[in-house]
Amino acid sequence: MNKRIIFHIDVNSAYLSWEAVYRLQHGESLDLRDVPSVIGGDEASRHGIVLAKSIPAKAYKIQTGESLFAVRQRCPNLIVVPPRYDLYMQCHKAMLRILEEYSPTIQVFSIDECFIDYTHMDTVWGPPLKAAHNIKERIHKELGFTVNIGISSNKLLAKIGGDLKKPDMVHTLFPEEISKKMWPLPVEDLFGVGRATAPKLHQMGIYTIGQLANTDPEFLKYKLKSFGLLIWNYANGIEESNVVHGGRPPIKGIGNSTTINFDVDNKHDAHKILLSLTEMVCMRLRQAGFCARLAAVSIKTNEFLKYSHQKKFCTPTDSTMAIYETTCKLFDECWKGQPIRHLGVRVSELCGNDFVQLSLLETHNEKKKRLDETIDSLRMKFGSKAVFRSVFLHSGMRPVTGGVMEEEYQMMSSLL
DNA sequence: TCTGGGGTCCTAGGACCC
DNA sequence: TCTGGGGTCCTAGGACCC
Repeated sequence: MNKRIIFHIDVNSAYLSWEAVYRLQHGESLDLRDVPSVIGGDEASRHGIVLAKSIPAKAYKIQTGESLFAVRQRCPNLIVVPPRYDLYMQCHKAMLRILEEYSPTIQVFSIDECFIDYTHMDTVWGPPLKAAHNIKERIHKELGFTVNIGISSNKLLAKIGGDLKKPDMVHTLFPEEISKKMWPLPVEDLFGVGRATAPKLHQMGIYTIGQLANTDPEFLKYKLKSFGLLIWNYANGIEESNVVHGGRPPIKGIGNSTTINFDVDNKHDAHKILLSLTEMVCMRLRQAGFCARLAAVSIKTNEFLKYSHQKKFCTPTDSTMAIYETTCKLFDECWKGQPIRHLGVRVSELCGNDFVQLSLLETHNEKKKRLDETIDSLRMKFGSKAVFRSVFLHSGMRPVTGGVMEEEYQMMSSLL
């Protein structure tokens, strides 16, 4: 079997770097990357968490996901900048255009991470290390931000290798380097070992990736089921998946959720939020050309208690009103009356929507479908506020709610 | 903890059927 | 019925990732 050469490219402090570059290009003299700074949500509407941090901010032990309130206690001079997802998408695309020159096989892993399959590409761009440095320098020079690149024979090792030391570095982590470079790392640095698994491993006396790698896999299987075997394989650098060009595996579900800027304490308001979320979910569903067989509603209370409820449709649908009726029913069935902080709507078990169209000879449904289509196209062209349901008039609520996109509907198809 | 939003995958338990 | 075993489907919840 041929040895593969895989690169993992990861933008350093992506959101923050991109914002910093944008500001420098627009005449600002301060580089956000040189001072304690973060990209953070809006605290007034209860979205106040850290989304990205500068390296100087890391000195204050600022963690992604932490509340802005908490980090300001430790770092009063912290600069907090709101997120701008349209800018991030532009930077992402600009980086992709450079990467495309180096390999035909690029897997987009997230907005700031890609894998590329460099196997056999050395005939064009030279040895892997040279090519990686070349890519890194070109991105820096042409786009203004830095990346880390990890090189190995599979995706897992390339990714862990790329994280070894940041920023602006190229690392290799080939199988023969595992014991020296990867095994000394804390076990929580392993892909797949998160907040819940790390303490469990610690309890078994496992603190490093090397200790995990040298634990009896049968013991791990007994303790952690199939997941135990998975992370044992990872700790030994065993991972075989291919770099899939274009990135994403087929989409499994579509959902939107929101933290509401006040605690909802009545069904009426809750239904309105659900409608606004359902509008976004269904629009995305239709854009993607799917119908859904399953809908789910999730609730987070003001005490951070979470629960959810789901139900199947008799026939798959992409109709906003049909799905909205179901989400209301789901909500009514499961809400226990506590004040609500966060609501979510999600559809899954997707199937193509073309055969459903044929079966919809009923004029009532045909009309609903036309209405959905018309509203979609108006909103795509003129933004979410072009058409909205009258219940939202003077309600203080957004008629369409979907995480990061807000007005940027044009962006949506490019994200999918 | 003054704690976001978008996803995927896995597991456990109950219902139901043979 | 003081009742077996196995398969499948469904639901809820938890864990992980960025």
